[in-house]
Amino acid sequence: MKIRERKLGLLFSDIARFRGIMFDQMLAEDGLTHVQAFALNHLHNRNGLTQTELAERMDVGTVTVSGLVDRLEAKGWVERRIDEKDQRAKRIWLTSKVGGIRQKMFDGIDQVNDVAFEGLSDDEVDQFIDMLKNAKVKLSDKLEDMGRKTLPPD
Amino acid sequence: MKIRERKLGLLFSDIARFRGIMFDQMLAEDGLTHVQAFALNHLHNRNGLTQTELAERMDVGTVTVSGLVDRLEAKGWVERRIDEKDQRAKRIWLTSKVGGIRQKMFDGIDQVNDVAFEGLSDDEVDQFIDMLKNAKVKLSDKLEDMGRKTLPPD
DNA sequence: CTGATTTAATTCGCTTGCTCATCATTCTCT
DNA sequence: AGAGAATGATGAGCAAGCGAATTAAATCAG
Repeated sequence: MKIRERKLGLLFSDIARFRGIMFDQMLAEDGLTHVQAFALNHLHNRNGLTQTELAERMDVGTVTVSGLVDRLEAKGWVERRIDEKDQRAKRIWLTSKVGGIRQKMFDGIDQVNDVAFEGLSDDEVDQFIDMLKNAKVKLSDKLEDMGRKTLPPD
Repeated sequence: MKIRERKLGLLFSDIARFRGIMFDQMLAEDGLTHVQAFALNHLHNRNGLTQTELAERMDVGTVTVSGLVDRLEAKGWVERRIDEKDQRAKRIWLTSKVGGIRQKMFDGIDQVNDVAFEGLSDDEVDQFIDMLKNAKVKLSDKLEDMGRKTLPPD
């Protein structure tokens, strides 16, 4: 039976949106969206990333990061500073404002996950996540193939 | 082990985006996005839906549908006509332009699914989809709870 | 029947994504 | 050293989400 006949529709998209909405509601009082929170988390893991580096870690284009950092900077969560060695690059540094947010973020993630994976055994959760990661890798690879500019053969 | 420690990040969102990008590239020559294509498919299943009805079927707000129909109408895929019995409501009707697109959409969906589910057995695909549908339902229910305006208790 | 509430669609403003184009800087290669 | 290519960030414009507010029409309560 074709997978199509199971009427997936925009199932992945719906789940992503619902997770985002739920998370956003929990962080709304801090004026953070879930995407912004994830960006802060990446920076917490490694502060002072270049915008391009952050974009790679987030699997997103540099243009998107540009806007994202604009908004984070406007609200005082991060600060852009030009790299000393490469005047083109801007490195993003967390400000002191990012302090107690981290635990709150983790709590939020846990709550969203508890809902999304409710009713599954630990093993099932493991399988589920493996299949998701597999799907992402396969799609990512495929897009890279499709996107590669075909060089002139000589 | 907390699910959080498996570093899901924006996995659902990434998969949804990648699927969308892949699909969009295949429909680009027809000037359709994947969301627009899915809307047309809903209308194919039941032509003449009200915008609110379409929004419900797509699990999306009426505002989003409003813009979506604007774009579909501008490109001649659908036509808005006011409901006879309820002058507030507008029903959306497919135009004759929507003809050969359907098969192409199906091919596109199949190709995207082949990539996203590559390497999984039929049983695994079944489990995967069941877990996805479960996640969506659980999240949807939870959001409905959260969103319900707390009535005054008396 | 009239006034209040609900409903359908829209407008506005915001966020996050995309592509294509631009600008400045850096790197590479001869 | 200097020309050309590659790289980092951004701008403009579009699509698709969201919430809050608005308008017009329909329905409900009294």
